[in-house]
Amino acid sequence: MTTHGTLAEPRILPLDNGASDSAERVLVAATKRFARYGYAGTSIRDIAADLGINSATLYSHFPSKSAILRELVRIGHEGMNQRLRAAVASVESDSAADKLRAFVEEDVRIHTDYAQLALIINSQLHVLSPEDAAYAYEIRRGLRDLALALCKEGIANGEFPVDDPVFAMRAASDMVVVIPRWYKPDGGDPEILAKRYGDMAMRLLGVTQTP
Amino acid sequence: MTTHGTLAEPRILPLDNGASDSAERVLVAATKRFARYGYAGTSIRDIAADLGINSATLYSHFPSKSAILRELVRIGHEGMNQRLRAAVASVESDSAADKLRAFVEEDVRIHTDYAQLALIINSQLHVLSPEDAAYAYEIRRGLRDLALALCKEGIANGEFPVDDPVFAMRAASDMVVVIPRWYKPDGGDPEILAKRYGDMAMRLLGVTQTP
Amino acid sequence: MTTHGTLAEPRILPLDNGASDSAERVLVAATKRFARYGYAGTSIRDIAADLGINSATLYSHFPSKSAILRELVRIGHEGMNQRLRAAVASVESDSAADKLRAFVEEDVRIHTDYAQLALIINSQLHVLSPEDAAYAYEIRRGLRDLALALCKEGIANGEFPVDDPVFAMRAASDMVVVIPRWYKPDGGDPEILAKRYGDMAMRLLGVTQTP
Amino acid sequence: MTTHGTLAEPRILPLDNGASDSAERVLVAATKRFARYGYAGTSIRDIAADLGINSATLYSHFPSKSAILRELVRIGHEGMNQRLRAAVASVESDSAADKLRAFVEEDVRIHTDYAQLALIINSQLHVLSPEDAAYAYEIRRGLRDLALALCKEGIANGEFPVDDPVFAMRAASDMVVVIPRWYKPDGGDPEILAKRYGDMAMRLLGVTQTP
DNA sequence: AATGAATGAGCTTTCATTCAT
DNA sequence: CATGAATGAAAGCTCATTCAT
Repeated sequence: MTTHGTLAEPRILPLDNGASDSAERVLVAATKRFARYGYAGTSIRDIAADLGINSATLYSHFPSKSAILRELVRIGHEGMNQRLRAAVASVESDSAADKLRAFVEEDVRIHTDYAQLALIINSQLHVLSPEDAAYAYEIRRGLRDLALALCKEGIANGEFPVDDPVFAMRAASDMVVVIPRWYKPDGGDPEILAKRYGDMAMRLLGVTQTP
Repeated sequence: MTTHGTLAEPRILPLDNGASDSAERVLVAATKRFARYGYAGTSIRDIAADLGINSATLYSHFPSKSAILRELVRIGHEGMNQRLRAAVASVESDSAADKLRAFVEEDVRIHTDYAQLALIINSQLHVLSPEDAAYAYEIRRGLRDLALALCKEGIANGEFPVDDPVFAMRAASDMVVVIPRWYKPDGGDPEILAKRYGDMAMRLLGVTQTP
Repeated sequence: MTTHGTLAEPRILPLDNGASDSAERVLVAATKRFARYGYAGTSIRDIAADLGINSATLYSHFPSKSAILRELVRIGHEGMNQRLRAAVASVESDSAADKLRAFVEEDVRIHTDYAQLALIINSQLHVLSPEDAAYAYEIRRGLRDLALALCKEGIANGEFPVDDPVFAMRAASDMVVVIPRWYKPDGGDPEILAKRYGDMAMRLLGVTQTP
Repeated sequence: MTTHGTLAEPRILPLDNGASDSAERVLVAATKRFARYGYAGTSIRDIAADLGINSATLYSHFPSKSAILRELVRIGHEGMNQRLRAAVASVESDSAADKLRAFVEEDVRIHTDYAQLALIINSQLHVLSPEDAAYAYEIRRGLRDLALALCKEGIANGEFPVDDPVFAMRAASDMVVVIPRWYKPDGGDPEILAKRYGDMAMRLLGVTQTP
């Protein structure tokens, strides 16, 4: 594990990804390239050049180009899964709205903390074989189910007085997904961003807010 | 110009794109591939194979692979620009909220009518040279300015009683952009979708709706 | 037969080449390209573009690209053969030196009058099949034999008091062959050039000149 | 640097060209092909096939096809420049005629020692970009200036009693340039050839020879 | 004659990957 | 671990040529 979070460079990957020092450097370089140019638009030599090493050396750390993407997809989804579930679990209130707000706010943090990784796992899954992508789709389904359950809960509670709260929930998720396209790490406090997206999610769901 | 809109195949490109019959077939095939696999993930031979022609034949219709993308970007942005401006212009009311709603609703239609094209012009601009992309960015800036002006208008009118309507406006646009990722042509009336997104945009902006 | 020798453009091909108007235009355009870029460095589309016509149209006049070269080689060698033999035949004197001088002088005129054609037939024969090139090699052998015979004659006469007149004869021919590389049509009277090369050939052969 | 000059194969390139073993093998193969068929008439696969390697492997040694030609042009001109200047410099006599004779004789050796390379650098410069060719043209201009200066010197000395010694000097150079077209490595002692061309150059310049 | 469109073969170059060193 | 060299496959593109119009 390398020393992260030096002030010089914003964090690119979650800290606890289990990769060795060198492997992690590869993952970081790959993340930047894949996010900007896509998997197909990135060559193994591009990544190596960014690292100042020979492209053959990458094969000391990963068995193939797709294995790098696979690992990024794993890290990204694992982190996302843990963080979103933890965020919901940590809500003490019984209100479904509060839990959904926590869900959305954490989702925003995920998409700002690891914007490039989020971009990749949201747009490059088609490159993986069905088996390799299955893991990611499973996590996504699980998270959708979690959100859905919260929605149902709020509907039963009468917390979401809108036509179709499930629909609104998807829109709330969708608008978060686009954040990495315009977010700049030095463009303001991510916490404020999270709060605002939480507010907006509530408005989408028709929750009257009492600040 | 070929006969479009046969029942067998949903429309992929706007009708009045100015391409010849053969060139349009190329554009349609390219749209499907680029949307699914990205520009870099699509080979000239893939497109040709989809059309059942020799890859060299593509060069009778377009001078290069990037020229195909360039043309799609042009068609997409031109259509988007015209439709969004026309939609706003056709609103008779003086309410900024009504105009923004019309903007969002038309944006939804654009993203459902030409979901694949929208996907491309939203995610593959980085492939174009700065000069070639400039055209697209200019249109985008113009549309952002239009939406911004409407926002300002509504703020002055007191129509948008939320913390940061400009921020909310972006979120409303963002959630529309994601539609092509999940939208299925036969998955329900696009008009209802447009209406719902219009409603949601209003909620994001804090507009009290009187159905 | 087209109208040649307009002041606007220097003559590129001998007048009596037997080609139709259109075919000749093709030959002229091909001569310029082949001379500058070589046969392999010239595409059929290059020639067509120079003529402002479609490349397919060339096939109305010539069955193939190599047929164009073949025809140029034929025209060039036929002209060269006739002119050199006529030049020698027209010498009234019995002196071998006079005849060789006439040979060289005419050779210079050939290489200035049709510099580009000369360049081609001197450097692109390797492209032709052995059978197609045979014609050219035969003419060349015939001319070499003619020069050789004159050499022998002069040797017998004691006109060429140098170590190896045959050797000198080749050098005299060789230096003429290079003329098209630097000759400019407007760079002085070709007749003077011919005279000078005649003089130089005589010096190479050790002929004392009495002006 | 590989072991050169095995008896099996005549030398193709100057020994001290600075290329690695493999790179030199590529250069040698390219020299043979370019000399025979021209740059445009040679494919990268031809060269690779001659070497019994995959065409992609060439790109481990040279970044492009044109880089190979560029390198040959560099090697050829550098060698030519050094040898001709050294030859002139080594003449002890003060006679311009002696120096010019040395120049021509060395030029002959260059064109026999490295006939194929000479052929290339004399006929394929047009393929290079103007910037890449500039280096070659500069050396050529320098050598022309050197020969010109010697000519002027001899004219002042009264050593060259002919109409136009500068003109004769060019003819002497020209006839050397053609040698590679007919020269065969096993066709006689190159030293005798050099001597003969030296003699002929003197005759062209009107220098009375005292054997 | 002339053309645009078509094609199979070929071009230079890049790709991911392997392997001896 | 790291590298330079090697490779088969594939990339974008051009080629000479054909053919229906």
